Amino acid sequence: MSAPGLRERKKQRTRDALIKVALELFTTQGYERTTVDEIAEAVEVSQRTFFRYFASKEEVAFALQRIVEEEFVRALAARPPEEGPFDAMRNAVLASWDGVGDAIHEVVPVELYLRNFLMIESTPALLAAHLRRSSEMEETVARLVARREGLDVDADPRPRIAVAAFCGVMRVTGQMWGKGTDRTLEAIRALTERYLDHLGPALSLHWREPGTRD
Amino acid sequence: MSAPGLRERKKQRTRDALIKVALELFTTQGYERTTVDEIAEAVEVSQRTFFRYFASKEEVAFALQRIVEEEFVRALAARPPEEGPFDAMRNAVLASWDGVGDAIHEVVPVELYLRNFLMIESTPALLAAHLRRSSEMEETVARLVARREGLDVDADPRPRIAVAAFCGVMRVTGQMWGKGTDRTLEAIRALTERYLDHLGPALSLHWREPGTRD
DNA sequence: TTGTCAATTGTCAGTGACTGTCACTAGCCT
DNA sequence: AGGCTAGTGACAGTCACTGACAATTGACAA
Repeated sequence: MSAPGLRERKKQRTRDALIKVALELFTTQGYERTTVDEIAEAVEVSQRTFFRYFASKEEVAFALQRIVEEEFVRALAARPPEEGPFDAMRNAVLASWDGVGDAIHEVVPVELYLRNFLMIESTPALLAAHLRRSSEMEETVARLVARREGLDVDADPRPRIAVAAFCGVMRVTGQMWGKGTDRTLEAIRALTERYLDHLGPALSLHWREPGTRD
Repeated sequence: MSAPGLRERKKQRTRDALIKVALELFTTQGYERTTVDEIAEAVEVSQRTFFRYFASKEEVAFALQRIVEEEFVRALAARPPEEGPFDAMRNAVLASWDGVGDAIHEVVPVELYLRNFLMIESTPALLAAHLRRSSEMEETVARLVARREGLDVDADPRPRIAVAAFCGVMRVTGQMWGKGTDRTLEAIRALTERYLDHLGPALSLHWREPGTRD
């Protein structure tokens, strides 16, 4: 268990190096302007080896994102069963924002993760991939929520519907965070809470009179 | 106005032929297994010419989708201002499903459009592109909704939030329609209504007891 | 009608992501 | 020590896409 062997350790080091170098290059020069050859050369492996570690150039850009997503799923699964689905998802997101630092920190500084996230949102090809990954995530989450509530996802559409609405708001949150000026973890945490609070009221018809302002 | 000239007509014919041939090949052999060279050859133009009509192989796969999206935006803009944002979006979707036949029919049979939609949903690369397109669409719709309600999208997050939730549900609808057996326009229309009815209740916490079944 | 202009197209060469193959090297295990 | 095998590099090939330039062909005026 504690002795991974030289071979394993070497692989892990290569993998981490590829991620680190790739993200560094992506965030400084831009994703499109960075070639796989360039990354491979910087780590001193062949291009072919890069593609043995990552199925595509895209995949390496999502290496950190994957960690965060897993963190969220773990957090959701850990929520007490008394919580309704919405509170559970909401609290899981907030909890995973808190835990993100530790989870990422072992590979790269958190700041690089945030820059990486901004890059994903602003690069069309990566945004597309991100959204597809998110939709796979939605499926996972819907199943989790259904299980919590003792429902069958394939017979009852409500879990998927609720999750879709929830994730839609989360996506807007990420977007708005990227557009803003306060690019800190605290900022995105605060936005998450604020936007989710708007979801219920936003469904009602009468926006003009009362209006939860801002 | 009525005389587009030989040059224009020729271009239009080439464009239509490329779309038709491409969709036919995509839906029979699959998107990935169809090369651009193959499409170009079938229409008897050079590969270079294909790329003068479509910026990418993906783009031609979304040619019909674009028409439908425009139809929806038109329908939404045409909704009476008394309708609340949700009713307006809901009715616009339903109306555009009704109008889709006419809009598409001029290029290809509707059945090909439906097959094409299924192909998009089941091809990872196209699904990703589809979701990105959808997110651009969300932005457009959010602005439209905000205008209807006399709000500023950049100051008030509610339009975007509402639209995100709505579009999330619409995406689930499309997905579930694809998984089902009744692949008709009527079926997707019915699903649209049913799923949207679930959105409000799905946000509340108590799913187990009352439960709008199915 | 004819000649000129400009739009459209084909050809060619090149880049970059990705894949299959095969020989080779280096940890691992007995 | 020596065989086994995972991991790697080198090489060739496919496919999407782009820039440059030359050839073609409608459009339109003289």
